[in-house]
Amino acid sequence: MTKAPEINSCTVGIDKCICFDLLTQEQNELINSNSVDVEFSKGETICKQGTFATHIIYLSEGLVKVHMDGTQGSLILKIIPNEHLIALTALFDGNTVFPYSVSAYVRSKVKLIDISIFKKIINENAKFAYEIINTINSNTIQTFGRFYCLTHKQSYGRLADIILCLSERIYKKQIFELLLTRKELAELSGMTTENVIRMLKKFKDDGLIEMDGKSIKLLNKGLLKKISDYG
Amino acid sequence: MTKAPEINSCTVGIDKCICFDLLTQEQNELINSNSVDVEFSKGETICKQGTFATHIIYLSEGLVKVHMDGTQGSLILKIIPNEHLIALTALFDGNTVFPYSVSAYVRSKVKLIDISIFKKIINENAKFAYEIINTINSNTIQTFGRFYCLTHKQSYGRLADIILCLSERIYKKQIFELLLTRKELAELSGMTTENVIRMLKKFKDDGLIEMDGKSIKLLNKGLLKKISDYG
DNA sequence: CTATTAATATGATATATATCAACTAAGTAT
DNA sequence: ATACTTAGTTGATATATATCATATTAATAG
Repeated sequence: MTKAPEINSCTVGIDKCICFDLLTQEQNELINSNSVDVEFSKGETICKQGTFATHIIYLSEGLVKVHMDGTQGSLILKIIPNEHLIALTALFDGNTVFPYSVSAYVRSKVKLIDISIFKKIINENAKFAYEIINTINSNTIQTFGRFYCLTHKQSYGRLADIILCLSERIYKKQIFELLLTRKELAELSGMTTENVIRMLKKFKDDGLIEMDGKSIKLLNKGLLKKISDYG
Repeated sequence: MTKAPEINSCTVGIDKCICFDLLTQEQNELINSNSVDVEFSKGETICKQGTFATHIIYLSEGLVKVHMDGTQGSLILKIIPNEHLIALTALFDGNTVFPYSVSAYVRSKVKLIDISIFKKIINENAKFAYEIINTINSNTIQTFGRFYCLTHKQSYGRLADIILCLSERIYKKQIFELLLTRKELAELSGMTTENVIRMLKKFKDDGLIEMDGKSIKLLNKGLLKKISDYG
């Protein structure tokens, strides 16, 4: 029996991007000669919603958030770890501007690939195009999961969810040094900073996690999962 | 100056699907001989989340909702009118099952296209693949807009938004016969049925809309837009 | 045509979560 | 070292919205 896709609120799949392996040597060179490597420091905007989408972004190193900004504030669509393509959604003829912003959580290295070159190669190399479709869809499904969490779970569930995601998908450890502030954690789980603090304390008091400043250790993953599923 | 993408909570773009025009005659025939036309009546499930994704769905006629179901109930990701491809997100190798369900709001006609044939053609025809990427991305951006609305706007804003969307994108009229029940409208705008009723009444009392049973007429589109933007 | 179920409607109450205020601790700059 | 800003914390209060209860009306079935 195949399992239904997991609904969680975190990030893209764990799989690294493999699409570049499908290019011919010529296409690879074309990409390399039409892209630049740039470093961004913590907090910097890598691309800004509404500006012209002149390039596709590949995150070589770091951790970024993809967010949509509007009159009611900012919504984090997803967070993306290293070795992933980021602004693929901009790859859409009807739309010349980035539909969202990308900001660095930590110092990050990106490769900016000229979008017209990228489009050209897609139009020439169907296997590459297919892999891009795979990536886009995997991303989208993940974001839909986050969509579900943020609209249907209440705060404890959402927070449990984020903690699990960070542990399993980002840091890949049971104990990790949280490089996000409480405020960022709040933004990520869709609630206020004050409530994140209160709820983290509750989790600690209930023996679900151990906490010392920025360090978090999961003590009862099973129960956290349950809270995430039913909270 | 290019405008930033509009944030609204409704549905896919207005553009019809043109991807089939990019097929060779041979590929077109291949699709036709590997697809079936099926009719669904109001309320019926066209495809069910978690079941094997054996086909891509093209909606020839009707109106459907795409929704994700979980322990906390159902989330409508988008609503899709006729002449649009639906289950494209299933087109993803890591995932053999539908990531969401699709249900008919009204009697609908769909063409079910064998997914392996579809994948085969994508892998052969890069222009077609590119157009599919276009469609997927246009859909995704739209759904991100909905994501934003549902998480960041409060109820009046969300309801105003849905009413505007129905008028502008689905019915394309200022006055329309609402074929959704209050309950469905509630599900769509992410609130309870009771509140939809109360809020519609408020809109009516405030002279924003005219209402007679299922018929809705927009009287002050400008103010509705404002409520949607800032509510 | 009546019975039954579903849709619409309205008021009272409950509750999750935001907001506000105030205070401490920890960085950061002068 | 001292001022100053930002992050973390806690408690009191406000509020949007859900929940519950209960009619009323419309639709559907027997």
